[in-house]
Amino acid sequence: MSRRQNATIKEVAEQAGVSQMTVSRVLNQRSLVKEATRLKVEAAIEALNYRPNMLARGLAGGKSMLIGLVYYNPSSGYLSELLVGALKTCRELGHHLMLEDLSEIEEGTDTSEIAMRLRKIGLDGLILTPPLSANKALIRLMSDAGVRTVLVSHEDPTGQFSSVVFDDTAAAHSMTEYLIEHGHKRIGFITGPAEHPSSLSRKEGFERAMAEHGLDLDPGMVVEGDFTFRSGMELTEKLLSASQAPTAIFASNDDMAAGVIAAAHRRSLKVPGDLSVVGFDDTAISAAIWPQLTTVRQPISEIARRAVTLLSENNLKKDAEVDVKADYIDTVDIIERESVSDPR
Amino acid sequence: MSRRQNATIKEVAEQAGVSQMTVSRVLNQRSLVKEATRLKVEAAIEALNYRPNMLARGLAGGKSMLIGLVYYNPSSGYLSELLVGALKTCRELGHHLMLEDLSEIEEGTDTSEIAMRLRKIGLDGLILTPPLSANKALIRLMSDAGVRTVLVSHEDPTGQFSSVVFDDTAAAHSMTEYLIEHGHKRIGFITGPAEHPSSLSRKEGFERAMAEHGLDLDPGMVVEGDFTFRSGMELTEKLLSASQAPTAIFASNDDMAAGVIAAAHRRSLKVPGDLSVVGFDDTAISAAIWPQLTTVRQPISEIARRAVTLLSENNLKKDAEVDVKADYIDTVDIIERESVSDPR
DNA sequence: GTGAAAGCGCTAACAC
DNA sequence: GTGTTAGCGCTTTCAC
Repeated sequence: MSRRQNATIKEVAEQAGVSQMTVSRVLNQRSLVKEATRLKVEAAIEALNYRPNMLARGLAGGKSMLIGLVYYNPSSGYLSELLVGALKTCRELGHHLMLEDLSEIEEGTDTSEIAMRLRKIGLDGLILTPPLSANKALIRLMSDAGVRTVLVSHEDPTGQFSSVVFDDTAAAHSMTEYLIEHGHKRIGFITGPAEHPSSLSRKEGFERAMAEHGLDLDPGMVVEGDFTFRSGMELTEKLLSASQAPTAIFASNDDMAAGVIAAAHRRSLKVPGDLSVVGFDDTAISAAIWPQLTTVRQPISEIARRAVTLLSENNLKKDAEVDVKADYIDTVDIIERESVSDPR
Repeated sequence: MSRRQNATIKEVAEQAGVSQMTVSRVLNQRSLVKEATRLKVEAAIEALNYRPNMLARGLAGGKSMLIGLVYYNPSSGYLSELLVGALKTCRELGHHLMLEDLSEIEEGTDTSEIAMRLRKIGLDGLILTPPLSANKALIRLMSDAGVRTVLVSHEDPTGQFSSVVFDDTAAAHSMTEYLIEHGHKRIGFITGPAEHPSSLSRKEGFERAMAEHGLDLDPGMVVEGDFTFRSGMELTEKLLSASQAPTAIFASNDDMAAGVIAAAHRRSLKVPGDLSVVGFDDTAISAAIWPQLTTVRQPISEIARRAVTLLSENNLKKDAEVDVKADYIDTVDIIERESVSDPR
């Protein structure tokens, strides 16, 4: 079954008694092929267990891209979903993925050095994930270098690059309403770090929902975390030490929500009995911990799929023809698990 | 800078005033090229910002493989490290990676159906990760189908396939000694699930170290988990409820260790003051939680690298010439963080 | 609808 | 050391 000894299009053509071209047409279902011919070809494909060779296809077609996926300190749950989505889409579309891990980069490295490194590789396209997708200097440099780029989770303020944007505001809004419906009135909110564009959106969604329901928004109930478990833990201490403690805490990602639960337990509080906790993203950790976390789903692997697709669509176009668009994902799914109940 | 409008080897050859072949030789540093010629070629490459086309290379060389990476319910920390390692190595070696996620497979699906699905894809090589790498029926089927396969974390009992094996026993042994050196005598151990081959090895390492140091091994201090956070939590309850509670708990992976810490906190125990906790793997979670986890490092991405390399080495060989070997990784690194202290 | 010829960018094999 | 000739497996272009 190995590819090495595998059938080529030529053999399929011979077996079916047609030309290579016809086989190719059947494969790509482009122009019309007579039903009878198609059947013959399909039979030959089946008989020979033929699989088209991706490399030859890419080379001949001339549309295969080398796509760079750039990340900086993502949570492993985020990264693995992202990779799975990107990899599958690249395969379907005949592209190739190259990872660029910027996490180890020294503090204070010049953005232009990063850009240089990215350019050196000779990529046909680039996917920038947060917080890099919010780095204006980097975006400008890639744009100057003429590197086709797609931004994840943040729109390009300069309007040159396309982006795939999840509606963080709507998601946070829904989740807040979910908590309110459960009877919570005093809700603590842990934001993400300021350099992540989505942090602000999530906070806005939360605040808007609170305001719409006429609920008081004590400024002390909104604290800034950095998306780590640890910060979730530490900030929960702070939130719970307030003169009037919250009955629920909404963390801007799952890792921090896990930290919230840990901190609550350390204080001998029951979750959700004494404190309801919700997260954001629906990454692997949310189902792994105890109690399992109620959270909003961010379809990370779908986002990766769309980013690759956007790049692919503009691949053969000239720079002037490239259409820049923001691909919005606005389906909001609240994944109900075990970390929410009505307040005491 | 885009590949599309980029220089080809032909242009480089013209610019340097040599033949394509010479450029190719410089690129692949195979046979000897005169210093002066090499310099000329390198200058041309630099001037044109030339990048070799991977597709063309793979096609012409005829040694590019499509490698399938098969997994079943891995922790996301494990999966992301695995993907990063495999992806980078594939790129270097000019291979292509295809993911096959078997997690969603229905309980009780016939192994032969899985094998069929794997064969259909037309892979040139397969990497089986645990617990699939311990599935004898699957191994036999892939072997019957003639699919070149490498097993991760488990040797092939039939001796037909190569494997990359981390020395779990030695690692667990070292970690146990580390705990003993800290003065712990009563240590609880949480194993992995029985279907994971490494579970037994890790337990053996633990038991051997205990025995070597003349320490009592209360059978009640060894319990079986399933690698999830939740099982770590639940089993800790059990361990701590024993008439004589342990002063330290060694969990067979980091997720469970995180669960141990959570359970300890729930009981208002301080870690490491009241209970020392250690994990296994050094996945992302170990540095994310609080207190940060002391753990043994399993070089997952190096393991993936070696698995891809093994496949690659045997790529062009005939079946008879393939050399089967177990690639042992026996460097043991204990990553000291914050979850261990001397017992009270 | 279908086929023949050319060539994508590179490397293998052999010549010189 | 270096150049020449083929050809990897497919798609494109343009015939028919």
